[in-house]
Amino acid sequence: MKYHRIPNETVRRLPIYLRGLVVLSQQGVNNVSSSKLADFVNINAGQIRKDFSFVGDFGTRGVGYDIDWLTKQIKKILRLDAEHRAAVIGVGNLGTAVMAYPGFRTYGFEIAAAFDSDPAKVGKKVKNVTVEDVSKLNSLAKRGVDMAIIAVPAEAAQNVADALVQAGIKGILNFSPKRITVPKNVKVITIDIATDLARLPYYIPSS
Amino acid sequence: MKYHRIPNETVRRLPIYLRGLVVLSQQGVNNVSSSKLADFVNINAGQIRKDFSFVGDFGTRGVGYDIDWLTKQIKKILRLDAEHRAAVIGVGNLGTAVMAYPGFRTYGFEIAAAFDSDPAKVGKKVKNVTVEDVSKLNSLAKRGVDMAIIAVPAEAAQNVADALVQAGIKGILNFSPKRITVPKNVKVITIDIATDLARLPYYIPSS
DNA sequence: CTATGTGAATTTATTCACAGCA
DNA sequence: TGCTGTGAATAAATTCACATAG
Repeated sequence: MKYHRIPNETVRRLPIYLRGLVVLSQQGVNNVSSSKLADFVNINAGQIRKDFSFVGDFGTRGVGYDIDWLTKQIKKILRLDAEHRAAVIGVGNLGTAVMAYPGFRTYGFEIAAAFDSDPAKVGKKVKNVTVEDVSKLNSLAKRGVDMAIIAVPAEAAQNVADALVQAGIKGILNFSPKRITVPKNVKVITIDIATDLARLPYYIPSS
Repeated sequence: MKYHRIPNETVRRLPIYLRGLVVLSQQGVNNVSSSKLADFVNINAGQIRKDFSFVGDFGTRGVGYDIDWLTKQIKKILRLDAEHRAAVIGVGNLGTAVMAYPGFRTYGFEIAAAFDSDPAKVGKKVKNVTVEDVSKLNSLAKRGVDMAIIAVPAEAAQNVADALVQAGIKGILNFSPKRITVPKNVKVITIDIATDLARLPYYIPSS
């Protein structure tokens, strides 16, 4: 294998492969070819091999990939080999949905803390986590929490982001449509539900 | 303006511009330059002009863009000039969050129906919409609903998708991590929360 | 003189096709 | 022989820089 910069698009796909591999493994399969995996995750086989070629030599020619080994390698690249703790800020419907989301376990995430500004929610337990007041956000780094999920109304998003940066959080998953500004050593990934819905009609053939 | 195929990435950004324009308009501004808008939406000015150049001549050299006019044009391109009705399938936390989401109004969407398979939820009102049984999905097209949002557990996603296709739905926003298969005249946009969170550690500098 | 619109250059990503290893 | 790994070719998207219109 030669040195390669890992393309962003490849990083985006690696978690998809990872989930596919976990599911296959649960089905008792322990070896898979790029074209089998391709069927499974709906990404073409050449693309999969190319993606893997950026990060290592994982397969055996004529045979395919050992699922356990490949899983381990991808986790290492994505830094998912260690457990990660995340905090959810904003325990409304969306925040609660995120806390209940079963899909995180695959990647070794634990929702370790939850915060809200509503006194009626503070102190209550949601999915086994006691909701704390947003003013308590500092302390997160000390507790081994390195990522946060912002699920507050748009108006509050920047303030929450500022507090998170202050608290030493280095990765933010942002559900608010508001652009949030952070220092460049902090990574923000935004999920903007409304804009995704908004481009759907464009692709719907006019009736 | 010359003929151009509209790049997918441009279609992805148009709703972002649109929201920025709506906010600016609410602030009483009625003209904006590409660089002003750039600051506002955090996409560089050249990119914005290039994107617009694919879809029309909207600006005035030396002056900028008329916000009302530009808003109208973008809406037309995205087919957001007509109201769209959407149905939410799965009224759990995520489905409820989607129904309560204020961001859709900007784009002229109305959540006009909600479905769940849980008899305890059927008949209840959620955000002014009465929850119906999933078996009632056929009827959607007749009610002018052309889009659906899948917020059910992964195992149920494909069945729901099949029923939606049967019901004449042409656009699906899918929150389930399961790949869903539909005829190619139906557009699916997937929001995969776990994979987005999963690539965050990659970008976090190792501590 | 300002800010658009757009070719041209560049960068990034995908697809192709096949050499080479088990 | 079967499937990987990867250069080379192609396609897609972004950035640059400037001629041009108001």
